Amino acid sequence: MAPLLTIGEFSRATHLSVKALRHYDEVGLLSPADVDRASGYRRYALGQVPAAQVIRRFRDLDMPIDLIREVLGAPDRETRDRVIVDHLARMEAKLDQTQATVASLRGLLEGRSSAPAPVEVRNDPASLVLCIRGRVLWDEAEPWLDDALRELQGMAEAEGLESTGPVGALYSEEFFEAHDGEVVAFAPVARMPAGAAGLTGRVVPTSLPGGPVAVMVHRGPFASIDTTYAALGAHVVEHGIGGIGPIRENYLVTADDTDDPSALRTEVCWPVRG
Amino acid sequence: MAPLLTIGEFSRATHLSVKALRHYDEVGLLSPADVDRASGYRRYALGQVPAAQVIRRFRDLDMPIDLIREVLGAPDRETRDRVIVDHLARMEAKLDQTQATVASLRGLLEGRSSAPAPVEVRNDPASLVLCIRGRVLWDEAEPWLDDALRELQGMAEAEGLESTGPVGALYSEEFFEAHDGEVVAFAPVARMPAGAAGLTGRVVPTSLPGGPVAVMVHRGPFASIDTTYAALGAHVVEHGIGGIGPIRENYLVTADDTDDPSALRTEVCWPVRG
DNA sequence: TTGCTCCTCACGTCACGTGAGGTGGC
DNA sequence: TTGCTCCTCACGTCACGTGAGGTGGC
Repeated sequence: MAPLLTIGEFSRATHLSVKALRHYDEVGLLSPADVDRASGYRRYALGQVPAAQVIRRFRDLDMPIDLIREVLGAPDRETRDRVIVDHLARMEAKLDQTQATVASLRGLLEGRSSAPAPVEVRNDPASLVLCIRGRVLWDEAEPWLDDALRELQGMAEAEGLESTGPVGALYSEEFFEAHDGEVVAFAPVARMPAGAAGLTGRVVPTSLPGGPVAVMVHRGPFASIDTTYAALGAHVVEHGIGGIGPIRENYLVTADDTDDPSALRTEVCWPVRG
Repeated sequence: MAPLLTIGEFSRATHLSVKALRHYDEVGLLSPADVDRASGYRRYALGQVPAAQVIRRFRDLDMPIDLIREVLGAPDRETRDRVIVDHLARMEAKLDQTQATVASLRGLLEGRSSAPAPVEVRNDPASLVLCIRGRVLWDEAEPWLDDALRELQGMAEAEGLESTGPVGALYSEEFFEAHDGEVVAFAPVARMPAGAAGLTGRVVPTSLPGGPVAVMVHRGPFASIDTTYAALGAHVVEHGIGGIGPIRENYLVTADDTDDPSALRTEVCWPVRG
């Protein structure tokens, strides 16, 4: 008969703490092979060691317990691998973002903060665009936007629609405040498409309203764009000209255009009162 | 007079949620410039925007609020920069570790799990070593060990002590279970140093006890060493030969010897009953 | 007056960690 | 019999998020 391990032995074999093991039992993630009726002593089977290893590995990567449960309980290998690959993709995206933030902080520490960019107030005209709307989580905004802009540009090209300006996006206040809200990716075009037949479900032609905006150009990667928002927001408040409506970003120089992050240019347009 | 912002305006300017701002007020991290006596309304000054930016940046990097408070309240620039640089170093170490774990998981997914290494039981003799003891946190073990081993090797060389085997470390059970416990880094030497005068405070000569151990060689990076621990632990339990005492790792092939992570070799020695 | 914004509790979340107080097994 | 290991509550931690229920300002 295969020997059963006490919780302490199992803890030593798997490098999971006793407290964590009891927690995994309680939430039904990893229950001992046997529990003594009288004493309540947990007994683990040797065969449970690999599952415990998997749990530890994924917890090291901050995978939530619910997701790990899905992985362990997946009906087939494909389902399981999809859950894992999704999580790894999220992890890697977060790694990239963290590295960018670290780099930008190192920059701040070395005193490379340049003079603030100037603020311009102008009156933007309304414009025809192809757009994709979506409710987007803050953390998933970059990949969502990349996808959407690529799709829009492909569609404009396929329809033979001439571009009339840089692609961009509108961000609702809800998106900034609750980190979960509507985002509209758009590509300005010279005319409406001939028929709606060629457009896929989520691409719609529309007209974006114009109006007065305060504009500041952000130079560099997105990781540091909050400084531009802060400077622009301060300017708007200071002059008492705050308006309403979504904030617009125009992507003047994108990662498609250059490999040098410091060459990136994003126009941030903050609606103001006329 | 500089205008004061409501919490909503300040939230929009800084991209910090209203709930987060109230929380920062409560814990004294960022208090509004003014609070209306009657209504309790919080009013923030424009000049508080940069501090809020700093807070958001560091929270994005998971810096705990207590540390951020230290940064904001540092008496001078050096103190402040030291706190920040320390945290960035921890972040970067964690990034490296996460990347290694991701890579090892990708490996597992691609089915590159090789046949398990064989377990050997042998009787190790006692040995003379130079060692450094320390109470070490799990997450800080790798840099601590790197430092300690480098110091030991430098010391052995300076004292003209011939090496008699690979460097290694002993890990207490407490270290594995509570993720915070004693670790002893050591370098085997042919003889004791002539006088203790040349040794710095934390390096001490000692004799490590020998005895029967079950041994398995781990091939590859440390990120996946838990699989070796699991296999070795299972073997020991299965044969009912579990002994007591610290687990010993001997670093046969280290990152100093090769640039290929898959060429790394670590001997894991698990004490057993004679 | 109508919304909108703001307020304060109080409680929930997530994955455990920290004791207290007590019992079982060799 | 003595330690050691194990048990179950109950509560704490961290950084907020989620309502409920109510009030202030334009």
